[in-house]
Amino acid sequence: MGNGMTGKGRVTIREVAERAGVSMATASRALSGNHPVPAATRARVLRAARDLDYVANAHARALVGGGRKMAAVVVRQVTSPFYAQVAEGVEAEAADRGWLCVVGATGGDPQREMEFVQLMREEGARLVILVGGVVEDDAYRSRVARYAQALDASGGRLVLCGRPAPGPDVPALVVEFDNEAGAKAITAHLLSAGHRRIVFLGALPGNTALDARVAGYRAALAEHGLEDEAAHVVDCGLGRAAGLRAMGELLKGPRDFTAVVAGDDMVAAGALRAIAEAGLRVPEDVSVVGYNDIPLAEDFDPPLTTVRTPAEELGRAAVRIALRDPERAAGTHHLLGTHIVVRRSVSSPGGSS
Amino acid sequence: MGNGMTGKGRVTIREVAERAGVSMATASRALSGNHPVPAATRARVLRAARDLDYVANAHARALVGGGRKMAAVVVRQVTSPFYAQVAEGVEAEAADRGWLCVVGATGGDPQREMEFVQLMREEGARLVILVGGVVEDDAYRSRVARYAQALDASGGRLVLCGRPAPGPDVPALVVEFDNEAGAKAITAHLLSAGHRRIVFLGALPGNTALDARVAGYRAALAEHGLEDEAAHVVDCGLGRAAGLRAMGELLKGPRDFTAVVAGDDMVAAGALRAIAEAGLRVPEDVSVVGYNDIPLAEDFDPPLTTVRTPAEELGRAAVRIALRDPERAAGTHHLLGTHIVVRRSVSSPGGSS
DNA sequence: TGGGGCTTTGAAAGCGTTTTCGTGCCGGAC
DNA sequence: GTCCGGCACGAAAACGCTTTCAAAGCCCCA
Repeated sequence: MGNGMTGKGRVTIREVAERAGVSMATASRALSGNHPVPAATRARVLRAARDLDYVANAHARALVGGGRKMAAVVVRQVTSPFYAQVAEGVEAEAADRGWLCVVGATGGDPQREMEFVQLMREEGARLVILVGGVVEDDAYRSRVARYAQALDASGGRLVLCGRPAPGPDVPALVVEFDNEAGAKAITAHLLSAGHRRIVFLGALPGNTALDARVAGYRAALAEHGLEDEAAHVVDCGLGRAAGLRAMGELLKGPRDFTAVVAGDDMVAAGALRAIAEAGLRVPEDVSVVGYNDIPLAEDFDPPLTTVRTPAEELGRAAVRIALRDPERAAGTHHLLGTHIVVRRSVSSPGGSS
Repeated sequence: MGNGMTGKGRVTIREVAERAGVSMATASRALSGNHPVPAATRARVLRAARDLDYVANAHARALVGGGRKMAAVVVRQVTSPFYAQVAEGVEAEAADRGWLCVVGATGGDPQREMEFVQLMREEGARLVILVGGVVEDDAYRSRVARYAQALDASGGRLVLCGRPAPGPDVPALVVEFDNEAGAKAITAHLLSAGHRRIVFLGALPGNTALDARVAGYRAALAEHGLEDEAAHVVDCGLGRAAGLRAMGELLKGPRDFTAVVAGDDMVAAGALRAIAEAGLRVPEDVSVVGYNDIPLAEDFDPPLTTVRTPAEELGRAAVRIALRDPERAAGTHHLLGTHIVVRRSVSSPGGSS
């Protein structure tokens, strides 16, 4: 494969042009295809480029072309199954359109988030997708408003996935699952199995995604004619460790519930383990449902009944919607549907007790 | 927050310079800090930049500065827990050094891998990290040799994580776990629990990582004085589905084994389920061990005894080593250690049967 | 007072590409 | 035979920044 590498630096279009015996302008036209070029000339240039192993300098290209197609997706951590799937969706949809996609992890630190967004602005990202629940406070609102305006000013676009828009006048797009409907549906599933005393484990006041799920849970209860006092919400936050601990606490007290709706599958994983450690069985003694249907949910013991949120589709939808209408449909809110997947962690309470 | 956004385009350094009453050169010096500038002048420039919400154009900067600090990590898919952790490690270490990190997913398709590497060359990535097992054939070797040489020619560096180097003269770095030692240790763990008939589930001939694990398994057997015929290797490949199917097949035949070493945790997850579906219990009837210790391994039923491969550390090590000595220590091979984490999926075979 | 170094600053030269503008040329219409 | 439209192509400008080069100002000592 006779590579024509001469020295250190990269091969430039000038060298390609010289070898092909044309001017840089013609070489550029032949290579980028932006302007018609006679087939013979074109072939000569392409041949020369291949011989020299020429790769265009994306920086120079972006500099003159006024930016480049690049999307950035920002998640708390890549190792969370849900975030990873969203990121994969964004990546896939971006790749399909020939866009470059970079993903950044913040570890939940607003400082790192700001740094990363700043970096993306420098790099000329035209699409920044912030995914994942956060606590919505004033700092959050002003921060996101700033991002949105800055991006908007330079022709970019901000998308919030599962995050609230800070205000109606902020030029950001919101794409998320219908958390309220999902939680309502899975709670109704429990209710129609006969459960009446159901606890919601893993709320996180201020996190809009979780708040919506709690609202859905309450709505289902209300629709079944239960008083609001029947609701029992444990604010332990997300994560397996939180679920393990909170469920352990709960089981120390009187067992005045027959089912638990977990804030997400990881909380459910913790709850499952806590229940097992207390010598109880799922679903005979307690029914448990999760949220998100992470890939391993069917390997839990027992396989978990949960709400499937097609996370990859969320990522794809985010870029699809953002790129659809360039005419700034600012502040629009898109809700994606979810559905229940029934496995073996729910039974009728009549069976035991 | 009086932002000085005037129109559409981005604010340039020229406008900052004008507002601060200095030349572009001085503004550049003050902003980039590459050259000393009197404190007073510097403050004026910084003030102007802040007022105008100036962000440097990374493309222009990279163009004149001869590239930019950017690393690319290429994995099969981001949603695999192991790859995700490696990517997170790379991202973290890169971020610590002020590098930008791009992650690409190939879905295992060499075509997409090539496209992505090409794109990274255009973008001027100085570090490309290919992670994940592959089947090593001629196409693979020539492909990787090409990447390595191309990157090397333009001052970049190729790192292979858990992949074989295509040859000793190829300017690539290899960083991986000591798969042979890990598999040997976990097999020895089974042997010292009394198991003698152990099957290895999930081999994939040609994949060097798996091949090394199989070698470690055989070595442990040999060290315990077992003939090589005692080895029973099932070539079903990786993934939960493969484990589920292969284990199911195995259980249809005579049960001539008491323990299984899975190629990785996902295979173990499949095996666990297959065993449960056959009405058998782990570890009473069959002991199972995995490989990698993914985050959910302790939530399996039963919690899985496995080999912990600190994946994030692998990612960090890859960039650390690659950046350590610029003087091209080509072809060097770095092995990272692993250790066993004991949970509850192993018991002595004496108990039952 | 003059001159040698040091600091501060600005003008301008690139970096590698795309694109505009202009020139030369050819074929066809008159 | 002349003129005009269109095609092929090259020269040069532009993109936004960093950095070199040189000039100007300053301080200090002889």
